[in-house]
Amino acid sequence: MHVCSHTAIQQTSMNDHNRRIAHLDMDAFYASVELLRYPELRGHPVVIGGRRDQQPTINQDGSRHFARLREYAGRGVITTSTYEARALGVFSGMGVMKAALLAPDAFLLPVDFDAYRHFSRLFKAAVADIAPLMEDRGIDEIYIDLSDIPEDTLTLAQRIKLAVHNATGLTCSIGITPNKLLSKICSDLDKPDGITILSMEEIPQRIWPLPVKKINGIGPKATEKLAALGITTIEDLAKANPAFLQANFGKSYGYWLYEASHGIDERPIVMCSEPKSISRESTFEKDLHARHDRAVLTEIFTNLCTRVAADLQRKGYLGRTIGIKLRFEDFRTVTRDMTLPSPTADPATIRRAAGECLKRIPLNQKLRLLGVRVSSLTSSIAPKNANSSRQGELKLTDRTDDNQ
DNA sequence: TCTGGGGTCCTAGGACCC
DNA sequence: TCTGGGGTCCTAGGACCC
Repeated sequence: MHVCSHTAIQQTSMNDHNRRIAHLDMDAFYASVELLRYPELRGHPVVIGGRRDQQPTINQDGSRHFARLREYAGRGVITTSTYEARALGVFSGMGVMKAALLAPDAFLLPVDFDAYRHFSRLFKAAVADIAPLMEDRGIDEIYIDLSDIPEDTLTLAQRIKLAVHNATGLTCSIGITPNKLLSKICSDLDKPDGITILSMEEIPQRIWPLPVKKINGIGPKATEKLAALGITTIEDLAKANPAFLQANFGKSYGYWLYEASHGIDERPIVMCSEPKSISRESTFEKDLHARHDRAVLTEIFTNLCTRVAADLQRKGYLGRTIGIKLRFEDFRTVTRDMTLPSPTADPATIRRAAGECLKRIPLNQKLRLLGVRVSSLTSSIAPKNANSSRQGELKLTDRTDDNQ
């Protein structure tokens, strides 16, 4: 397994206006992996999400029985849905109970991250065989720098898609343009199983008609604020006065909006990066009361600390800043953190520091979520404190590359 | 019947130091 | 005895992404 070196962060060269950058996005990734296992669900609306206790069962005739959306009760959101489910208005991020109103007969499967990670490694390895300059963008997407591969763009895209399909049985969509920003937009233009190739000259015809939220980095808040200013399409943005944008969105973000609308993006492909923080959080099945449910809250809190510590040790990191996150019943979120004199991956040390953070938050409302985070990470390999026997107890070598 | 879990980056104020 | 000016670290919150 490849491990980043601190001294040699690899990336491709910047300021190259003749780059050929691909964005590859797996089609409905989690749902498509599930359909490989349960082919009888193909063609039906299927959603992935909710709690993890909705496993399929075997009927007496040997066929499988799947939970339906309408049978679900409680908290949870949709993680992915098949295109058949999306046609019914069910999208990722939607509450499961709300989705059940739109598609009561849709099949519901719990998430299985181990399976998705397995297929993620397979498709990335297949692409790397063809084009090794690859940037990981989570479990189901990558950027690839194709600039130095002497092959026609369309042929290359077809070859990559075929390799991904041969390795996984799954389809993907690819956008190829001179930069990451445009390729990200383009991979979404012909989904599923599509290829979109775009040059800078085609921006006015093909990019400008799109709504501003298609730009990666313009989220719900910015979209709403832009709409209030009369800006809804990328063309509106491109024709806005940059000074006006900067006056409304700040110097930096305002100028970025202007550049993005013109398809300008010089960000390099980054092949290697180290994590900045590791965290665990949990939303409770029901809101909990700080005093009345104190015992169960304490157990959850300690458990989160233990899991974060295990994650740190498994991945080979120590952290110096310990933080907690609380979400109240009204969805208000607060965080507290504190920095320790020296880095740690010890569950008891993390628990003590997290407990100190918790004391600084007044608990006047019921709690919905509790989280623990460790940041200011350093590698636990080659520790500074060489005589610490504790270091020897840690499993330092197993750096798993789990995404998400 | 609202709104998961794991991340990144940015901003901004105060402490503290030179 | 009316007030500099950088730089860095720490902390809190928020937008955004997959």
